[in-house]
Amino acid sequence: MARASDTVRGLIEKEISRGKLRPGDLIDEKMLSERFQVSRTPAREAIMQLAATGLVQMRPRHGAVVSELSADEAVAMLETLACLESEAAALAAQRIRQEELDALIAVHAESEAAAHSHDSKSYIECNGRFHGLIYKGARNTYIADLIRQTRSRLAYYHTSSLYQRSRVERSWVEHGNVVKAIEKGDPEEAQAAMRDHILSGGRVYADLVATMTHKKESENTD
Amino acid sequence: MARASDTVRGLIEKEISRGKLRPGDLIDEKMLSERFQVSRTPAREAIMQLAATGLVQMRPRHGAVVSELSADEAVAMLETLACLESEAAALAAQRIRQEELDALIAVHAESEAAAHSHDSKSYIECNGRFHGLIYKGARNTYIADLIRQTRSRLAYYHTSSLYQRSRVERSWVEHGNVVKAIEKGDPEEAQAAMRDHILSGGRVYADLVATMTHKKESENTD
DNA sequence: CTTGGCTTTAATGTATACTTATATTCTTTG
DNA sequence: CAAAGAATATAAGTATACATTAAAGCCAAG
Repeated sequence: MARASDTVRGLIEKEISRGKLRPGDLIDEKMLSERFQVSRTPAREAIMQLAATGLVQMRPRHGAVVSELSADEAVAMLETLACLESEAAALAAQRIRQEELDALIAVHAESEAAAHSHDSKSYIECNGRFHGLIYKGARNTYIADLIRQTRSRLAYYHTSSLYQRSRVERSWVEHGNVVKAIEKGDPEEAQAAMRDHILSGGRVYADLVATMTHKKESENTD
Repeated sequence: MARASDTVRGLIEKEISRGKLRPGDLIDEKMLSERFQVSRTPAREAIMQLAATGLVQMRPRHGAVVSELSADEAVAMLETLACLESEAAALAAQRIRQEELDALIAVHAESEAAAHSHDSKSYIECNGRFHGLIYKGARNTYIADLIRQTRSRLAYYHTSSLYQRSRVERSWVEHGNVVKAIEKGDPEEAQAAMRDHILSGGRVYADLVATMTHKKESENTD
């Protein structure tokens, strides 16, 4: 990253994904430039890049805020994410290489301990590698990019599901179904298994909306 | 569009979609600022926004070019487009409202004449409205945005298929299958019909690669 | 006391000046 | 004559100054 604007963009992204900057928070150009010791120009450029991807919203003459999602929008994104992830799984079932499949099975085995001991932190790390291997096996970098883009926009509303004790074990079982289907080389089954995993049988929708209302309440109490 | 950078961004987008700016073409900040009578700042900001969406590529200190696609990337995008469009069709089959369905049927009827007389220009216009109505019926603005984003990036390589005489009639028949499935409220059938339409039974892949090599050759002869 | 309008202020948007890095060209040396 | 290196030029990246607009605060009038 040679340009200051890219550095700043990365830092803002990180702060949003970590929840340090929350939806609705104002992103002031001057504040950014002071915090990161650059002039307003690269700070502003960073904001505009993020606005182009939808992570922040800019209204002319009114500054930028971290994008807030309505329940409808969040559901739409989750629906789309399920579509993309399940397609990636279907592709992976057809295209994954032996060594990638071995790695996938290994990660799944490695995550078993974390799942059974409800160790969310370790499990989340494994989960990231698990899905990453599927994107790689799918041999479609574009769909992987869209998935990452969508996940980053949902992050604030969608993160916490793996912090629920019951979800970790359920997730591991669902992962197992995906692995099985990919191992068989069955794209339809992999697709169905992944869709079920992302939506967790529909419960994730309810979680999402519940989380949104909860977080909105906690904002009011600030 | 209150900001000059938004105006410039729109103009560049239009020039790219119309083929006036072609993949690989350099986008010079100074040239832009002179052509559109603005300073370098908004010109540069326009470029950065487009770079964030992937339509142009910026390499630090080396300026920006309209993104070129390798065959692999183009195939990946088409694959993803098929996934998104077919999902939108499935959703529309479940959610479309009566008046939207009426409009869809009307557009399909209207396009029949254009299809049979091989009037590509009229048909392409109808085609746009047809797909737009499906996005609307799908009640998922996010997936519609991703589709539009993907189409804009594929535009240069993917446009011309409806200028082939045989494709127009085939497209109309495929549209008919989609309409039928949506009318029945059958999401699986709508999904399959739309996937088949986007890929036209696999021929579009071949077309895409052929078009790419052809256009690359014509660039060399400039 | 409240409301409407004006004034001031602060932040966005734009222009331009300045810095830095890269590429090209010219010169020098082998 | 060729190749390598230095110098210059050009364009990207950054900083800052200026313009413009919206928002907030204040004053006056009803």
